[in-house]
Amino acid sequence: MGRPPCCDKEGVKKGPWTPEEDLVLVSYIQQHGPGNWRYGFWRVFDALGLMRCSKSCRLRWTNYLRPGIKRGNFTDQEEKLIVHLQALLGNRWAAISSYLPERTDNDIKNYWNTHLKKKLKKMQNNPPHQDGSACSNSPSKGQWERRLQVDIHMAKKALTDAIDLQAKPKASLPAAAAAATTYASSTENISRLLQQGWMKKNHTHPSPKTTEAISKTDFSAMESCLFGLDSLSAGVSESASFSHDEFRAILPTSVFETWLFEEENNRSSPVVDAIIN
DNA sequence: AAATCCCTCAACCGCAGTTCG
DNA sequence: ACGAACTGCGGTTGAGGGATT
Repeated sequence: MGRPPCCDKEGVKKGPWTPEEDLVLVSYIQQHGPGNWRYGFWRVFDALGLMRCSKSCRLRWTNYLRPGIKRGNFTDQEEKLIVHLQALLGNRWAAISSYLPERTDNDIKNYWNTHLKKKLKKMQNNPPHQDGSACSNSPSKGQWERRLQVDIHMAKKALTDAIDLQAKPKASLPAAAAAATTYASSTENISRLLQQGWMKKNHTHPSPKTTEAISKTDFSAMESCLFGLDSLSAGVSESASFSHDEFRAILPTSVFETWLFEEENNRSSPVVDAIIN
């Protein structure tokens, strides 16, 4: 099924990149720009003696070498944003990473799989309580509404922030700030040394996966989602009785399904718990 | 100190969609 | 119009290193 991957070509090197290979790659990108993967990567890299396929090169650049990537621990704020965006968008890591321009989709995906998923599961199994009282399996209507309001509020905040972030794209990453960023040690010097030259060459800081990657569809989906959340919030406040179909109509599928599942199981929202605590 | 287990994350794989000659 | 190459994405793997026994 499908054509064979480019990396099947004989003599292609696989596995971890060496600093020397990184240097060759970064030098090439400095000369030709990061968008030129299409034009003869094989020819160029065969000539340079870098036996990596274009796919591997692109991945290495986007996930590791490109300037402006922040490595190291995720902040609480980033963590919360990821949790909410994951609830809203599902496992669309590329879309999620659009709202955290300094993190790669791979990083976010890894962080989700290794940390957040476990954390949320733990919270689900052992839900923390604000007042230390035992958790009722059947929260009262009032409790449920309060939880839903908090959920809606936090989702709205995440959306507003994300939309705001698109409306006011982040300023170019100053070299000083970039230098303060924690990079993986193996490529730290390469990235840093090349960053200045890179920025001079390109006038502005490149953000290959930020605003451009946020499609119009995503943006309008988020805006309509925000509208939906407003309606939902108003509905809950007035104790209006939304039918499942009405909820389905105004909420993104992932949020609706989460809500439905939790409601059917008389369960609190792990997302809410994660935020509260 | 050695063996084993567990976790992290860079890199790979496979697929679908897009672009180009 | 067509096929090959490129691009982007999400899922998965496995080497390396730290923690535990």
